[in-house]
Amino acid sequence: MNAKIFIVEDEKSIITLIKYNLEKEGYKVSSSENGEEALKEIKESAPDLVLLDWMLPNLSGIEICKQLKKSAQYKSIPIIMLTAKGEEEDKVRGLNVGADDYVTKPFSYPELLARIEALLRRSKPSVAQDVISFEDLKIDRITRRVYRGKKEISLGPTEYNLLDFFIKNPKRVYSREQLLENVWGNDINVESRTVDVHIRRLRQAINIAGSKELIRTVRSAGYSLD
Amino acid sequence: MNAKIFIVEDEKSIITLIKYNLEKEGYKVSSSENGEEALKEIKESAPDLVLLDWMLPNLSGIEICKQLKKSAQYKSIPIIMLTAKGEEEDKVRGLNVGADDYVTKPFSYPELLARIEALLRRSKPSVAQDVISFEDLKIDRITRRVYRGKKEISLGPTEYNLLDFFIKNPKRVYSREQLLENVWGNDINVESRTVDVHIRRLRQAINIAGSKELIRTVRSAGYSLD
DNA sequence: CAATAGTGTTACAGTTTTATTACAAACCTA
DNA sequence: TAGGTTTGTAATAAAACTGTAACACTATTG
Repeated sequence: MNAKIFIVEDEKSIITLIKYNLEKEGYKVSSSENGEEALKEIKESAPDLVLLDWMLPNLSGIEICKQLKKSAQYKSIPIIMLTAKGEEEDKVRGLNVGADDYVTKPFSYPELLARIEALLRRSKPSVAQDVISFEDLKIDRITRRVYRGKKEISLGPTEYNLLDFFIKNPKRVYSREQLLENVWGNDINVESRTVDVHIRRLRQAINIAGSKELIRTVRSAGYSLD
Repeated sequence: MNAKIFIVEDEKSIITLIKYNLEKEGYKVSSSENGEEALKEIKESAPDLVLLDWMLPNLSGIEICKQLKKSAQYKSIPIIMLTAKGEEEDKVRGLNVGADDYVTKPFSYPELLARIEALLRRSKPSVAQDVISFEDLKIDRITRRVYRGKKEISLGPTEYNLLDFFIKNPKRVYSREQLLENVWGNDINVESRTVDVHIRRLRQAINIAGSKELIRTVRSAGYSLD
């Protein structure tokens, strides 16, 4: 369901940063700091997209890119090259190694995300899904409307975000802290009991007369869409 | 039915950007980063319009343009030249070479789209829709008139553009930023709250006595024609 | 069963977001 | 260039949403 992204980058801090952010977005992220290993792991795990550092200790990024694009089986995996500023930028563009896009370090995270999403939308439309359903609940991200069965439901921003988050991983239980981090944002300072109130509001909104309860309370653990 | 557009441009990021936007518009988009390949592909795929970068690694844009305009078979394909700022002189030459229009980089997306549509309307009237309707709202791009039911409505330029943009993707929610980017142009510097005011003006204009509200406010997300 | 810990519910004050209005500057157009 | 339009902004009003605290309720445990 969610796209798998593989990062090849020798700077640990960058991996940590990107990984953390992308996982928050719902992507599954794997990584390698070593070029040779990376190629093997990519072939094994078949990610939906690869972020590839230009400069690598063993096998250079360009080499990995070439190898992948040479193989009929893997050449469809989109590759975004991470290049340092001023690092033979023109050369990178000139050499036709087959990368699908480039991002220059230092890059802004929104920019990276935008490019990732653009590529995924092209190559794997199912991951950037516009309409997601769970049971008889449907959420349309384009029109930003929510339906229970045929009936439209009106949600406030927070309840909408909450549901949007839940529906990405149905049945999974999230703690209040996880919900705060993923729905509110981890920098914000909000009481964890506040989650209860919004859960209540969401429940109230999506439970139309006589319909099944969709949000499960897991005592001392959290909530899930279930 | 939908027009096919071919982009020749060596900067991947520009291709990605234009392609993404044009596809959203309903166009079929192909591209090439290489001048020689491009010419071959254009002849093969017979697009309805070509976007041609002035500066290209191998075969220059001007050369491709010449070649196409020389051929009886292909000279009817409209060509828009993309020229970098400061290549003013080249513009004239571009036109002499037979390009049908030119756009200076960095260009605003609405401007590019407007020119594309203008050319397509001229060369292939069937592809660029002249009259679009949504519910009882009708917009005629040729006469630049707007109707609600039978009644004609008078709109200022910005309100007209806003409606014209909304009606292309009805029901879809756009953030203020997206509207600014697509209606005003992304280079311009305007407060995002200004959108509210123009939404209000548009609403006021199209809501004639006792008619349904057509513009939906989506709190913390934006607006949609709906 | 009583004590305790965890969750549900409610009301409300404060905050954020959107609507509306007025106005001066910029822009046309005759 | 005069006179009407159009534009963007800022100020204010109105509406919607949010977080908290207090209290009610339910499950768990010894």
